[in-house]
Amino acid sequence: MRADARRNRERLLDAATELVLEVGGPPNRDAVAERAGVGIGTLYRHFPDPTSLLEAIVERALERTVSAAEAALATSPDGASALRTYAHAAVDHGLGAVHLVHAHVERPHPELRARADAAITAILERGRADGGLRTDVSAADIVFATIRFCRPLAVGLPLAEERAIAHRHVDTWMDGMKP
Amino acid sequence: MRADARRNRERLLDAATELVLEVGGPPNRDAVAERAGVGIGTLYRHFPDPTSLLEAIVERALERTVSAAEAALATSPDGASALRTYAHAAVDHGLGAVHLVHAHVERPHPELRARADAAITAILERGRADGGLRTDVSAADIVFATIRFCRPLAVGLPLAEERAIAHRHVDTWMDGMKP
DNA sequence: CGACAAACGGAGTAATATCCTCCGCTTGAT
DNA sequence: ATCAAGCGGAGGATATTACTCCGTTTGTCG
Repeated sequence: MRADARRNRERLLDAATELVLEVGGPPNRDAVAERAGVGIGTLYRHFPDPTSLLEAIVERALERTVSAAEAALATSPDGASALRTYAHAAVDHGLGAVHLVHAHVERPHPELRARADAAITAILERGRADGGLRTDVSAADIVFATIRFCRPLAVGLPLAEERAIAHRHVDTWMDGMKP
Repeated sequence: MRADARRNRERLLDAATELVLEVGGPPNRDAVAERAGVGIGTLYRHFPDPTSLLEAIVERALERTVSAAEAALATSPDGASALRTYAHAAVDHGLGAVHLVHAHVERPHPELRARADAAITAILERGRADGGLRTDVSAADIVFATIRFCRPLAVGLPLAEERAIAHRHVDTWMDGMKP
């Protein structure tokens, strides 16, 4: 793959993610190309059918989030701090991508979802063992909470502000996750 | 206003709210009429321009939520329980309406927003006075949190399940709202 | 109970938004 | 220096959504 092709692919994904956040749903493809600073033909070469672009957005965000969860598990001293690290990372990577899932992208990437479930389950178990997390929450609860944190509050709110508010909500939520 | 006209107006609002939740945005108007069991002409008679339907949805939800907040303030024994009552009511009334705000409905109903702010501020003050709520949250924080709870998690998730998950999140959040 | 105005229904057309192809030009790799 | 891989974007095809219109139905009130 030529260097300019790879660069344009990344630019398209960045632009599309921004626009998803702005319009609250699948973006207009002409707008994606314009935002990315490439021609519409380039978009169609990289993402020929309508769903492949959305799937790529979700895959990239999910991959980053899963990696963050695994890293949090490996480096955090206890379950609570691992969960906090994971949740903040999920906000950073998931804003603008997560709310395409199940609305416009079906059953995304089973192997990534399995890795996510495994990491979250391990984090909860660690927290149960060290007594730093309440024991009445399931991995599914964490997933749902994560989705909620990653949903934009209002179309038009700048990304930085969305992010800041979401991080504060994560902090409050973490206080409620302690026994 | 004739009785059937009033009835159809309510049905249209109910149907539109459901559809907003299902599609995650402004619904197709033909679909709204069909769901409500009325003709498309009836919809256009009640809501001639595209935004009036959305505004009516938001106004109704906001009105109900504000009333709930004021009632919670009047009847709850302390700030924390007032906040909890308000948040649960907001989920019940706001699901399917709140995420139209600022995306598709501009600056909704200043007088209702003012009443909401006043009620929330009073609830927080009560909580500060009786020591049942943490003091580092603002009324704006509560509004943002409320919006987040009212956003649908996934298109296609049944309303009952959306509601149940949201109520559980409110409970966890309330635990984090204590000092 | 009858008369009338208010309200209704929904087929069909207009308006709009979105998609996507195609081919001459440009650029990175070797 | 060569050339294949990649790019741009005007413009026609297609789907979607909006809305009007008028014959029919239904509440209301004397």
